[in-house]
Amino acid sequence: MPTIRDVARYAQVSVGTVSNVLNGSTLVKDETRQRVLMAIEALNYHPTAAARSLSTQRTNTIGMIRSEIRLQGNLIETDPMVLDLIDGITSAAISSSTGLTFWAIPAGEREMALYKQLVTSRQIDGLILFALREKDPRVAYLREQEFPFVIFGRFESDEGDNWIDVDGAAGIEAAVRHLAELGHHRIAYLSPPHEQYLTGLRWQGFVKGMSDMNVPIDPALIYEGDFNEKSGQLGTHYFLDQPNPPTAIFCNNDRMAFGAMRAIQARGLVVGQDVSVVGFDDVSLARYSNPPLTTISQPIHHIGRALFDLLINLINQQPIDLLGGKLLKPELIIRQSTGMPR
Amino acid sequence: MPTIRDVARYAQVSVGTVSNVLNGSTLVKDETRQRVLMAIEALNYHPTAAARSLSTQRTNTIGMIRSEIRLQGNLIETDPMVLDLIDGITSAAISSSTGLTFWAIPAGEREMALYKQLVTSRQIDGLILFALREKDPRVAYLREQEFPFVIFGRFESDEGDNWIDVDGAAGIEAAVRHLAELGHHRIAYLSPPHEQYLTGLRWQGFVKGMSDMNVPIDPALIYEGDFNEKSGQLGTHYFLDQPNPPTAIFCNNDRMAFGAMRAIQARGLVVGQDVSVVGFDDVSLARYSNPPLTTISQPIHHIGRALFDLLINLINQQPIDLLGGKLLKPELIIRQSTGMPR
DNA sequence: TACTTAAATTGAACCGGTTCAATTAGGTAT
DNA sequence: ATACCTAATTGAACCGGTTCAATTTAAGTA
Repeated sequence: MPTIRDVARYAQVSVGTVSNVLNGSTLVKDETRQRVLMAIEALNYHPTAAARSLSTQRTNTIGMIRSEIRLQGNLIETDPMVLDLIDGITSAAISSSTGLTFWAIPAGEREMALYKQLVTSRQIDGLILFALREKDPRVAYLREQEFPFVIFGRFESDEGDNWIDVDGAAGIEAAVRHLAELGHHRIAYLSPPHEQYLTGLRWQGFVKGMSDMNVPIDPALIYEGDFNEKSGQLGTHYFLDQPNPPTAIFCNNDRMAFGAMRAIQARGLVVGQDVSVVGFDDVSLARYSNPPLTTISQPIHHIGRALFDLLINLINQQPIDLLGGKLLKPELIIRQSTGMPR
Repeated sequence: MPTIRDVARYAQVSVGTVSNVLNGSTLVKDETRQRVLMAIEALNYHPTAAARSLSTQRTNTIGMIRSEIRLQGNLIETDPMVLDLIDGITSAAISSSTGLTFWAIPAGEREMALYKQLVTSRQIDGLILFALREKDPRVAYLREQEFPFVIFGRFESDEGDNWIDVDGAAGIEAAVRHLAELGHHRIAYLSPPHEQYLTGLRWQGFVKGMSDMNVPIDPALIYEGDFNEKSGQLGTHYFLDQPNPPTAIFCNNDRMAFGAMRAIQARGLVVGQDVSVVGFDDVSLARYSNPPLTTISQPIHHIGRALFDLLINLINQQPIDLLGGKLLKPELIIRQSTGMPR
C-alpha cells in the first residue's frame, strides 16, 4: 500500500504539499496540483483513515446504540420504526461521507461501560440517542463529558437544544378527539413501558384529550405494554375481559395495535365496528393491515436526516439551525380500524 | 486526555510495559501489573482507538452497505428482515467489542466508489454483503482486492466458502407441495425483482415444486414484484383480473404477501378460502396479520450471528467452522392464510 | 561467589497522516 | 540592481498507540 510519502516522492514534492492537495487547500499551484493528482492516480493511493483520525482527532463516524431491554424475560424486538430512522440517518450521512456505527447491548452496567469506552477512546465523533428511559444515566454522563450527542425524543423538561421530537401528546389528543367524535365513551389506553421517558408525555396527551372531550378515564382500561405485538394482544384480551369493556383502544405503537386487532378478531369481533383501534408510528405495513390501521404518523425519515444534521453541527461547533423546529407535529391518519361504536 | 506515556510516567514503568498490561501479555510481573492498573484507574486512561488502529492495522469495525434500489422511480424500502439481520450481527459483535458500520447508497457508480474507498482506506476490517444482484460487481472487486467479506446468500454456483444462505428453493418447494396437497391447481408466483441473484434460485424451487406435484405453470400467473407491499397489491390485482384467476399466490416475501392479502380483501374475497397466500421470511408481524400468514421461516437472527463469526474468522485468517452448514433449511410455517380452494 | 538461564523491563522506531514555522520562488515597485 | 511582498513549498514535529531487539533483574545451579 502506498503512503503519502510515496506519492510525494513520485510527484517530486513534499508530503506537506500532497496533504494540501488532498485537503483542497488553495495554496497549491495548479501545475503542482496536477502533478500530485497524477501521482495519486498512478500509485492508486488512498489515505488511511486511522492515520488521518489520529492527527485530526475526527473519525467521521457517528454512533447509535440499541438498548436490549427485557421485560419479564423476553426481549423487546426492534421496532421497524428504528429501521426507518436508520435509513434517514444514513441517507443524510452518506453525503458527508460519514458512517453510522451500531452496537446492541443489554441495558444496565455493561451498557454504561460501552458508552464510556466509546467516548473516551474517541471511536466516534458523536452519538444519536433514542428511546430514553426515566432518569437515563446516559444523558447525565454524556453531558458531563461534553460529548456531542443528539436525542430523538425529549428529556427532562425539554432542556438543551440537542433533541428533535414528535409531539406525541398532541397526536394522542387528536386520536382521542377523533374517537370521541365518532361517539366512543369507553376508550382504553395501551401504554408504553413505564421506564420509557416518553410514557409520561404520552399519558399527558391522553389525559388532556379525554378531559377536553369529557370522556372519563377508567383505571380498568389502562394496560402497560412493551411495544411488541404480543403485549398488544394480551392487553386487549385483558380489556375485553372487563365487565364493561371498551369500544376503542388506543395503542402506543403500531405493533401493539396489530396485536390488538388480532385479539379482537380472535374473539369474533370486527375491528372498526365492535372495537376501534388506533396505533402510533404509521409503519409501512399500517396501510396494508386488515383493516388498514388508523394511526399517528411521524415523519421518521425526515427526523433521521434532521438528527444527523444537528449532530454534525454540534460536532463542528457550528450554530444550530433546527430545520423547522425541534417539536414536530404528527398527523393522524384515519383508516378503517376506527369507526362508530355499535 | 492522558496518553500511554502519562500512565507510564505515573506508574514509573516504560510505555512498553503499559502496552503489555493493556494487551494482557503474560510477561508482566503481577506487582508491576497492579501498579500500572492503578495508574490507569487514577488517570482515567483509555487507549485511543485511532492510534491503536494505526499500528495494528485493525479497526475492530465491520461494515454493511444497503444498496438503495429504485424501480420505476420508487425506492425499495428496507425490509424489516434486514433489521433482524442487523440485530443478529450486532448481538454477536458486542462480545468481541466490534462495531457494525452502516452506509446506504444508491446502486451504481457511486456505490462502487464507496466500496473502493472503504477497502483502500482501511476504515473497516471486513464487509457483510446481502441482496446480491446478477453479475454483482461488488463481489468481483472484493475478491480481486482479497478483502475479507461474507455474503448472506449465494453467488454464482456456490463457489467460495464465505457465504451462508437459506435454501429458498427448498422452502418454495415445500410451500408449493403444501398448496398442491390442499388441492390448488392454479398457483400464481410473485417473483423478486429480476436483478436479484436469488431470483433465479427461487424460481428453480418453484419450477421443481410445481413439476413434482404435477401442477402446470401458467405464464399469466407470474408477476415480478419489488419486495414492497405495493407491488404485492398490484401483482395480485393483475392475477385476479385474469380470465382464469389463481386460487393461491406464492409471494417471495412477507411484505408482498401483506399487500396481496389486502388486494384480495379489497375485492371482497376471503384470504385462505377464496385465495390462499404464502409469504417468505416470517417477519414478526406475520403471526399477527389477519389472517395469520403462512410463510417460510428463516432463522435470520442466527444467520446474523453466524455471518459475523464467519467474517471474524476470515479476517483473522483462522480456519473456518461453518457452524452447522452454509445452506440452512427453512421451515414452512402453516397458518390461516392458506386453505383448501373453494 | 561466580556463572547460567529465565523473566521482566526498556525505549527507540514505526504506523501514516496533518500542521505550521521557516524557507524559497516569483513578481512588482523604487 | 535592490528591496519588498506575496505565493508556494518544505520537512520536522506531532497525534498515541504497538513492537521487538537489547538490556536489566531475579532465580537457579555448581
